[in-house]
Amino acid sequence: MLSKACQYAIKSLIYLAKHNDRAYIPLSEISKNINSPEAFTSKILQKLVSAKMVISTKGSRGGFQIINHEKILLGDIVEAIDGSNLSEGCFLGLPECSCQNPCPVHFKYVELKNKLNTFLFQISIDELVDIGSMVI
Amino acid sequence: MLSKACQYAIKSLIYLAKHNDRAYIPLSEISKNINSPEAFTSKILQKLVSAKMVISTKGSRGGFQIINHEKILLGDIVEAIDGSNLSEGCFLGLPECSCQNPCPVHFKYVELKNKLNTFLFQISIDELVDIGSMVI
DNA sequence: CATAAATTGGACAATATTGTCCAAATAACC
DNA sequence: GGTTATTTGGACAATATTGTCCAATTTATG
Repeated sequence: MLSKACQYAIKSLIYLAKHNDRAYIPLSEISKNINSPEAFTSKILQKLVSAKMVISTKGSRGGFQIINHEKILLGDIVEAIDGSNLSEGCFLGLPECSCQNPCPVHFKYVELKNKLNTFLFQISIDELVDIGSMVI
Repeated sequence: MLSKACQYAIKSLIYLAKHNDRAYIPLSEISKNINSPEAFTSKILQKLVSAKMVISTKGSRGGFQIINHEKILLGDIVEAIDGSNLSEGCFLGLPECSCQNPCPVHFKYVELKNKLNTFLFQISIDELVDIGSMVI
């Protein structure tokens, strides 16, 4: 359902939020702990930096730090990484589909999209820090 | 959300169901009407044939015909085409995620997956034939 | 039986996503 | 000031998805 890139982004942010008491955290540590390819994760962190969810500094003792953890929602991350929001558009891909001119699944899909949007835009990274036995 | 292949598959099946009174319907007519690339749609129809949702005959007056329209659910189509069911697996891609060992979003995601499964496995092609002003 | 209209299947091409490598820039520290 | 530990950015590679082309086969029909 989610792209790999988004999964790595969310895991990175959870890891950063969990270790936010410490100073900058290097890429190598993040990717080791969330079990992701390092160079690819680097690209993803760059996107999170330009989305202002994360700040970074180069050099020794450099790395990444999450900012505004309480305000970062899953949906924001998906939009920042994929450029769209998972629940956008028609289920069948019809560009002209709308409530006025619905495709056959339009109204049932609208309901589903509402649930999806609730899921994506009510869960913040902050909330996830203490949940789950999973080691991230 | 859905792959292009699945979108073409569902549209093809809706088109076939709408014209099920007539005999075999050729690929050219289907792809023209659902506005899909013909050769690619051909591959997809082949998969629907091996999934026994559609029968086909070669040669003049040949084409495709949907069978058991009332029994074909959206989820079945997605499984036949993509080989998996959209709601499978962990949101974050963790293979060891489960209710016993949940990832941070596990329980909220389970709820969403239930809605998705309801959407996918309660809607049959049959139901969609008369719904929607959209021309398919 | 020849021709036309169709599916089938294999090989290939284009594009998107995922992933890797490396040089350059930068910051801390001895 | 040199060395080490980092991010950044660009080019490239691998894989998956989407899409195309064409020859072979099959069926109906005149």
